[in-house]
Amino acid sequence: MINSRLAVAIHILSLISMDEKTSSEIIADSVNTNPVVVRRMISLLKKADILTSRAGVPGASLKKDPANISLLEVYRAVQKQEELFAVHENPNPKCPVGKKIQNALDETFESVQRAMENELASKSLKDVMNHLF
Amino acid sequence: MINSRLAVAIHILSLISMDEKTSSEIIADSVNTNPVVVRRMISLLKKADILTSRAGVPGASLKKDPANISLLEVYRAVQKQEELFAVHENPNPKCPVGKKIQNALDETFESVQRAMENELASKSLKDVMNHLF
DNA sequence: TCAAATGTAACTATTATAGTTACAACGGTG
DNA sequence: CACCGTTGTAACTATAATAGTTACATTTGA
Repeated sequence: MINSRLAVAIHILSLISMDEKTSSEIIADSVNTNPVVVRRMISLLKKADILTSRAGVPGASLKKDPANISLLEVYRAVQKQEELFAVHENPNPKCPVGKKIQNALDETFESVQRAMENELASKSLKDVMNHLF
Repeated sequence: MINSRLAVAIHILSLISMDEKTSSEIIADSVNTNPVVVRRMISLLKKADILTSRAGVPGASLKKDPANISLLEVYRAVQKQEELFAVHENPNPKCPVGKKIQNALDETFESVQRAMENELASKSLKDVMNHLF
């Protein structure tokens, strides 16, 4: 299972899109987490050019319309790991299977990851928010 | 990132399909892990009706041709969690967003997961093994 | 009958993730 | 223009998932 960061990021972005003055404390209260966790997430979303925020000023502002923020860009903003599936480290190169398994899996997993990412790309923050009301 | 179980399971199944007498110790040596980890995985694959094995008898036997073993069934065999994405626990029900976010995300994440699973379903163990030679 | 293997429980180790504490820096408001 | 509330971030701790290990009862083929 993939971590809950995409879920939390979407929650944060939804609140901000409704009220750009929502502080990290209020957001944390809605998400049920710590304000620092929210601020860290906002920092990642900022690096990804999804929103802006300034020290000392409560809240944050989306840089784009929710309809133009795809879940894929949010996902990539908050996800360290590029790869969807982990592979096992150091398979035995003396075994013909161990020697080539990582390459074989890379090719296979890539298309699966692409399928998932295409679906994420097809959905926007607005699409999710439409389910909120 | 999803754990390495699918990768390890495919590695194990590849070795078994090439030689059904391969012991958990030899498999572990190729994967670079502990024989018990391999036996646990084999136990899961057995429960999923993908292979058979017997106490005291080295190796295991596939119950189907590699071309008829989809990566989705392997994935489901070794993966405890049904859900692809985690959601954050106990969002605040007093907040209109917190109250409905999980439902909204469930609907959204479901189609993404389905896209990934469809791609896994379209690939067989044999497809992966074709990359090994 | 016995050496070698599996099956599994119980424990430990490792790592990713999330949560927390602390505090410097910033800025709008009175 | 000082102050209070806020952000930004570092550093640390806690938690949980995963993998690795030890130990041993059970099975079986030679």
